[in-house]
Amino acid sequence: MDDNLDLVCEDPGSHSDVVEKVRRSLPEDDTLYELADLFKMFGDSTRMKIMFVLMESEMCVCDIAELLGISQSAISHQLRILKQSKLISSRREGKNIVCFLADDHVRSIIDQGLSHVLE
Amino acid sequence: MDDNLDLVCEDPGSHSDVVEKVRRSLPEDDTLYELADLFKMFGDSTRMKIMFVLMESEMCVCDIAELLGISQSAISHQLRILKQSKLISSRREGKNIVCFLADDHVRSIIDQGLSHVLE
DNA sequence: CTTTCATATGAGCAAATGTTCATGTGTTTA
DNA sequence: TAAACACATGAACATTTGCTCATATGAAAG
Repeated sequence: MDDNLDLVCEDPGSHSDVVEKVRRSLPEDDTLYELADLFKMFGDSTRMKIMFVLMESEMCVCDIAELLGISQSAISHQLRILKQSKLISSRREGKNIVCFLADDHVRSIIDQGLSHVLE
Repeated sequence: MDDNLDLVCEDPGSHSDVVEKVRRSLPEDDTLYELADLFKMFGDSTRMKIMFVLMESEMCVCDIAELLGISQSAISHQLRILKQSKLISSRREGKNIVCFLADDHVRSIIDQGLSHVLE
């Protein structure tokens, strides 16, 4: 018989110990959601391009749009999202809004991704 | 007057030089899409949880589902996606399919994300 | 060989996402 | 002050995404 309360896979043995141990090692749910939300920012090619551009130089919205060949509106929507995630900041400079990376983690995260993609 | 061919923002000066320089520094489009697709894998909390679990220990599908309290079907669908992205591999072991991280970059990418999230 | 357990998979659906289009806000310049 | 420019934003729409439900596959145990 099998009176294992924490019945897993019908397996008679070792599994549940490991499962319990791993369960306790997991981060808080909040942390997991925050993490996923963070990576979501890097998971869209438009946002990715914006961040790549800003890794090279701060730049106004209009230049970003022109450089990437994406509509000003689309860029602006994405910038809003990136700002909400604290990845990008901006300042006004005359008529322009100059955007720049707000966090050095952006660079290290993208670099880690690149080293995976480039074999 | 303004005979700047690469007219940007109506700006009379320095912008376009920088824009051109940055444009040349951008990765290939293919690379950008691959990168975004990679990060997309980390941008869902279910997949995030799966990877966290597998960072601690390899584990069969059924245990992962049980541990996370997510349906076997949902886990299985996500595992398929993660395998396509070469982030996870698996081997058969009797009745079970044991899953494990296929790439050490997973750890470093998640760690970079964590250090952002945890201030 | 039939059943059972572990996993995979397709269809269907609801929610989230990203774009465009039209228009609003704010700043500079004529 | 009016026009022009830079940017933001809301609504509408098409796509993508992730889940559930039902069912298929495949190994193992009886």
